Amino acid sequence: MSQGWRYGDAMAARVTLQTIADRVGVSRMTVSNAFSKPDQLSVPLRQRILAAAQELGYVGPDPAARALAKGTTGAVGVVFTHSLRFAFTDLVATGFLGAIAEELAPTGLSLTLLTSSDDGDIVPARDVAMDGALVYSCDWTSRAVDFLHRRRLPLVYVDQDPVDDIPSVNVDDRSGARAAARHVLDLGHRRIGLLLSGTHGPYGLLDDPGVVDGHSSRQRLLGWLDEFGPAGVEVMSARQDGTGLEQARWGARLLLDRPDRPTAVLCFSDAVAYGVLQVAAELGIEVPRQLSVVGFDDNPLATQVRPTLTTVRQDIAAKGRAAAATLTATIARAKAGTSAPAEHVLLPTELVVRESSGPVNPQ
Amino acid sequence: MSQGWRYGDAMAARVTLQTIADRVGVSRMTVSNAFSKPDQLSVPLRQRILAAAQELGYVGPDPAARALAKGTTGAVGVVFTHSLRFAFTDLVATGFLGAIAEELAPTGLSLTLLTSSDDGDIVPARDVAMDGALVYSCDWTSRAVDFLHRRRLPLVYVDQDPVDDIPSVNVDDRSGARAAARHVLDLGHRRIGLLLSGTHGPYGLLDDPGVVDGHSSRQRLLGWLDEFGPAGVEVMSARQDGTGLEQARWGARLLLDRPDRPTAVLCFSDAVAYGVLQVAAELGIEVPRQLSVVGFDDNPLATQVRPTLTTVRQDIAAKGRAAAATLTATIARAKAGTSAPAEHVLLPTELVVRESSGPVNPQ
DNA sequence: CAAACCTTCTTGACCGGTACAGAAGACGTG
DNA sequence: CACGTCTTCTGTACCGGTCAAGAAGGTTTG
Repeated sequence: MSQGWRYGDAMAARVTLQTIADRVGVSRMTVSNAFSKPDQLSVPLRQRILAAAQELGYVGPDPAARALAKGTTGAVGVVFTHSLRFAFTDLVATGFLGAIAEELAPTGLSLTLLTSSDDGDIVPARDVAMDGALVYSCDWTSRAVDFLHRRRLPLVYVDQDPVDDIPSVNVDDRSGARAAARHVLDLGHRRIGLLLSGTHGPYGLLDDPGVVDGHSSRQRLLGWLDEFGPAGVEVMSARQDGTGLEQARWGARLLLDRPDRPTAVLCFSDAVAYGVLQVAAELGIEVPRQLSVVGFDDNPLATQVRPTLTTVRQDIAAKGRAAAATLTATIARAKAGTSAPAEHVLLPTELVVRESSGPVNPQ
Repeated sequence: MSQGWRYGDAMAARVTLQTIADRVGVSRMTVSNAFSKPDQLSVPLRQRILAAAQELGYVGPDPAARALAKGTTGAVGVVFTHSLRFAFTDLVATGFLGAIAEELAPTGLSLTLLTSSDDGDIVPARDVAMDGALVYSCDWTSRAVDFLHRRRLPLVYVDQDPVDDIPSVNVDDRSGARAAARHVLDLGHRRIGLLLSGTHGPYGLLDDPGVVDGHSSRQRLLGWLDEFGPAGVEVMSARQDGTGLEQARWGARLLLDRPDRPTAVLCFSDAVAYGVLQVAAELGIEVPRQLSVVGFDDNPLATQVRPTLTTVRQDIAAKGRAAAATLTATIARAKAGTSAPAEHVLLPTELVVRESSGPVNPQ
């Protein structure tokens, strides 16, 4: 266990490669090699050097210095628009990050979480050292993302409008949303509510889907409209101002607490759908007899609530793995100086029918 | 929005402070000040420098170089024994990390997640640049933690045996466990099962509580035994080999699927208790009529399951905030060179009685 | 009017490593 | 024995910044 180090002598002269070199009587470079390129020197000498290092309390090359000299830090960033709290609260986000962490582990890369905040003294996207970054579901007007680009960092976009030069990983939100829409149409629903989440923006979103921010939100909405437009059904929408449960409930109430309420509600996410189920229960509306509810994501929540949620599955773990793999590949390519056309991964979605949806008005 | 950068010219000569200095016709230092110490130069000159920087596509001082020169990185680490997947799966861990992230946000510090793995080429705890680290619920035999110490990094121990020189944040696990134990004693239970979780180790843990790894596990077990020892009750224990739900179920079955099964089970965590509830239901054992179950943590899960869980609450968000605050304070102190006695925070716990516990054998 | 002071900018050293070319010795070879 | 080749180690030039002390000029002050 821990010994050889002590506290209270914080002011002790720092031990560097040179300290050890002097002690052993070799050049600084040889000591460096003893740590970083073991095959570049004889075994006995290396032993002596390592022993001296141990004795002097030297742990290994200073990471910051090494980062500067090698141009490599051993860490990659993940950038969110949302506050980081979200990264640990939302089940979809945690699933995603967990998969990334798992995929990254064998590479030895560490994961640094960044917000896209750019007020304040330190702007992480500009001031934190990293080898590359995942841009996850970010507001694309964000200055933080712009910093990342200008730093010429290897980037991968996830749940983000693809850009030609930047590798991206997305799920086929639009097809998934279409499948959900067809599902309720097939069940006979003709008065349909749509419930999005987002951080801000006007409400008449059906007039201009482009105004919805967030790539996924936009694509899912477009998918719904792909089907509903031609079918000529009556569509009503609400949009809550935030991603919390409270916001979802607020939106749900807007949609359900009225005489001409929809017979089916499509939700941007399972988390939102959960809010709808709660509100429906409170209003005494039976699901699925009087109301069909369809979520999105196939969040673990979807099978925990009653009735279980009909939803559109995306393989969030696969998304995380793909994102991590693409990023490491992009970093490797940048390091090697080779350039290849950016890869754009599109993962499939799949409608999962459970208990929360059913035919309209059954006797 | 993004413009001014392009891809494909990755090999373009790097723009550094010197490039800009030459362009504007000032010294490198002045350019540095333009970015890092705006009040050290005249406003018009600063404007010219910033304009030139913009034009040349210079984003700001290189983080790695700055880190070396200033001795500050702008990131702090969190070290786990468990795989990082755990950090995103376990509700207690995510709550903790979320609170840390929130507390850290205004300071501008980024959060780097590290595993304590020390095989492989890169050993994060040794090779990643950071200003300090939180050691969270780590196996104390871990070499990673030893590296952190030898690097003289400011550290804070969380859910870890306190060490004199190292600031720590803990919850009063032992008192909490005692309260839980008293609770079931008061309800008349005399045949009691204990269910721990852990990563490895022998099973006869009642003979030697010290062998239980994990500070919290150990303290909770000790708290239970504090009460049960003197009361002379019959105690049976099981210990699952891991932290997943499957392991919890396995341990629960060991305890419940036998004729002399306990009338009450105390669990190391709510996650474990959840497994017990499942197994009890499968075996047709009614909770709380035939079996009382007590969890620990007051995980959100505790109020979602039926019956709701009697448990010992710890304020996980407060723990996260305290940990982050203590760490930033410790870092500040280290930077200032001042030394003060290490602070040891102990947060309270509180028994929360809900539906899963009741008197033994009621008619 | 000279001494004391700002403000603004420059100079040189240093942070702690790594890359790369080359020197010195050991070894096989024709 | 001269020569090419390895292996092992050294010297020097970076990596891209920041720090601390000082110089140059303009202002206040006694």
